[in-house]
Amino acid sequence: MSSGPRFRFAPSPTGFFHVGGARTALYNWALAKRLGGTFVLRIEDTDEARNRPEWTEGIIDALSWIGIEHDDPTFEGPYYQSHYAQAHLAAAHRLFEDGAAYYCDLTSEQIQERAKASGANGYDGYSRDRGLGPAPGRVLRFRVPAGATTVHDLVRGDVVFEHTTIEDFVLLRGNGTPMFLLANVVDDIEMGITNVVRAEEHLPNTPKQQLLWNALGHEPPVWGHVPLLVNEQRKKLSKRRDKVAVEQYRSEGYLPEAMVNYLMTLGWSPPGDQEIVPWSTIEAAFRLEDVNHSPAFFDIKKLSAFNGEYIRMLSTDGFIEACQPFLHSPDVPWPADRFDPAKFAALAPVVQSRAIVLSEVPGVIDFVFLADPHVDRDAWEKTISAPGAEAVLVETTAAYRDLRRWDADALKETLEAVGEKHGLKKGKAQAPIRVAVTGRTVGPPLFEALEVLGREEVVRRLTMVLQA
RNA sequence: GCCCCCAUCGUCUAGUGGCCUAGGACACCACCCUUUCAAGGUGGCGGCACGGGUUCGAAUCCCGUUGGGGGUGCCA
Repeated sequence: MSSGPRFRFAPSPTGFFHVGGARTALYNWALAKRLGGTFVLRIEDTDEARNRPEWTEGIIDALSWIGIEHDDPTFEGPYYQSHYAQAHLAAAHRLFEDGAAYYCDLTSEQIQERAKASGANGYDGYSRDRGLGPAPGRVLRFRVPAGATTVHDLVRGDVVFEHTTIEDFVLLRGNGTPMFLLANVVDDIEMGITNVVRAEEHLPNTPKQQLLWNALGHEPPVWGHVPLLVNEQRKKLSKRRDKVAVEQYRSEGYLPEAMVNYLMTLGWSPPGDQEIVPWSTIEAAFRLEDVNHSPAFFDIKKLSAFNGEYIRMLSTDGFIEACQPFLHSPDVPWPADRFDPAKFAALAPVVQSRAIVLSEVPGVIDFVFLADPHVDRDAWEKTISAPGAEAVLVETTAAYRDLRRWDADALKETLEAVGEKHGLKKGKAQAPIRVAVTGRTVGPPLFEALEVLGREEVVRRLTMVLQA
């Protein structure tokens, strides 16, 4: 075990990786790196997860996508709670032996009835002094002592919990299996965890855990409860209602650097007046003490703006590289054998300057690789019925057929000359050509596209549309 | 019900008692540029939840109110 602080990140596998989890992971990672510590990945061990190893793989894969690398020397894990199952039971036994915990045979129904009758909240400590031993059906409860617990939280400061508000909570179920709370603490102790950075929802459980740490003879870790990520209704992000899967953003063509940078501006802001900053800056500056206390809205619009900026920061080659998965996916609109990397490369700069997410790229340049792009009927009627449009189309087609130099400048001059003859402004003049060749009224700069398509194909499409 | 947390433009934030007539970013609007659509440039709209204190001075400290969220299981 290496020296230095050990940060625990404990996602529960649910088939996808939550953006909120991603941010918490990033916080842990930044701190572990900056403080020369270790990032310990402990996967929550649920029945469902045990039967689906791919869920765990998914988490590791998503972590690696956001730059938290499994083979980094500061990365340790993944661990499962079940690796420590014996330790959970041993700890529970010790607590019982020490008198810090006791058995109780009340069912939840009985507890509810008692609470109702007395008007108190929850469990009233009925079995505290009944001297019950372990037996099937009996739960082991922690004997919460008198007094109060202060949680020292790096994000929030000191939070005091009166013990009168904490009931004697269950450590072992009636069937003898340990509860999450106990397993959690025992695992952290076994793994030598010194720092726990997690979402704020865990704050109310923290005094219980701290009590357990102490009862087990250890100093509790340094806590940091970070604010929740919420939706526009200000509710905790949920799988049902909200788009929360990191994997989904990845497959839509968000760049990991943009995602990471955006996530880090939620609840925290980099020093200086720039919020678009490289990870190295973040890692060097991130402190839990500077994290906000209030929940933050995960705004896809702003994420998209970040992504656009990151796309524009790429070199042309880098952009082409990043587009590859989207150009060769099975969902691509053109027949695979018609794709031409050279043509894509030629158009890449004009595509790069306007892309928000990479998944939109195929739809922007599909007409280049389609045998016959679908021409929207309404758009065509509207465009060609404009005054002078048909004449421009006919004359431009003729001019393009014999054009000496086939390049964007010449194509532009030619069309504009024809347009001017018919009293059309630049934008108006190119509309019929654009629709005839690309099938749409909007798209990448026209003349660059025509140049890439080539004379033969352009003239073919123009002629075809004229005949229809 | 009980416990805990939170409160600056629509959103994310800067702000740690005077530098605040509250700064930036996203979104929105206008204009410029322009080859459609973007990108880029310039400008605009817009906020300290409310009420009491403390102080020469409060977005900043204290108390309360209101509002929001989270937790409270033999779930994790």
